[in-house]
Amino acid sequence: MFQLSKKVEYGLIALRHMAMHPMGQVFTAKELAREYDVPYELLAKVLQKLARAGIVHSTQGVRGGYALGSDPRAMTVATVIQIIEEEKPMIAECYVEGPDSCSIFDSCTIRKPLGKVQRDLNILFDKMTIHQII
Amino acid sequence: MFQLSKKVEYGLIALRHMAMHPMGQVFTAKELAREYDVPYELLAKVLQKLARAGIVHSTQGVRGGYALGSDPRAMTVATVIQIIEEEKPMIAECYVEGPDSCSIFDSCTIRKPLGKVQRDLNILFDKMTIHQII
DNA sequence: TTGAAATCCGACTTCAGGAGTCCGATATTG
DNA sequence: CAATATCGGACTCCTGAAGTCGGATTTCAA
Ligand code: SF4
Ligand code: SF4
Repeated sequence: MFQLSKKVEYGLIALRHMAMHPMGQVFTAKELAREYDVPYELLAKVLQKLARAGIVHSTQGVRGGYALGSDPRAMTVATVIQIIEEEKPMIAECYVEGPDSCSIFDSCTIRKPLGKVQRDLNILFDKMTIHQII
Repeated sequence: MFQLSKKVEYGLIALRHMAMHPMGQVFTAKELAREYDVPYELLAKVLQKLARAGIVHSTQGVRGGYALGSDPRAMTVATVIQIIEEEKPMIAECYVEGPDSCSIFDSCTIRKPLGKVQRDLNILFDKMTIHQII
């Protein structure tokens, strides 16, 4: 409960790895996977999503791989999660799926109070950058 | 992802309901379930756990039910979660299940940095009480 | 004393989503 | 052309959340 997914963890590890090396250096998914004992196919997918979002740059073919696409200091954990999970970390189902998703939406008395927790949570993830986890 | 479970939500709703009435007043699981359109059996289990932990008081038999067992101002969301889920809200698997639970524990480079997030998360849930969600 | 009303407890089913795998297509270099 | 990389989708496997069921126990009141 309340754990972030393996995909996110793998993504953060990979990003951190790139951030520790000179900007622009290229790493293949395979070598990253071997380095950290992470399943290759899974990590590859994560990197593909990050590439589509533009925070890493990908080059195909021989001598290809992934390189950091932007400044690690401006790269927040919140954005990384949102890209990989395709949604922000939300504390309640109805916040992301809408009123119809929860059967007790109308009679729920904690939805509004939880908004404050959600807000603090956003701040928490927004203020942490990739650079900070080095 | 990152949503708190229905059990926790139901528990919070029930506790809030009791906290809004004079201390010591008794409510049956059935009437609470009807009031908020929550599955009776599920809510009952949650209340039983809360009772075993002592934060609500239960009386069996006719005219029985549940009553608040302690001050809502001293009752934090963190404790409620811990009682219902039988564990604190942890951001990483290895934090709750130990080193052997994660196959990449040894090569993981984000475990320590995530500790700071975990700490902030604890504070977040610790400082919110049942009384505050009224 | 008996029955209704309530908690109590465990086992069970159902289902969605996370984790991981596989295969074929595409692009790039030498 | 061949080797090496990303790309993208479909697929399986399995855990855990959510909900259900049946029966035992306790208590009160008629
Ligand atoms: S409505 Fe209340 S219970 Fe349903 S998801 Fe939103 S917060 Fe949770
Ligand atoms: S070791 Fe790293 S990856 Fe494995 S659970 Fe702990 S934090 Fe997540």
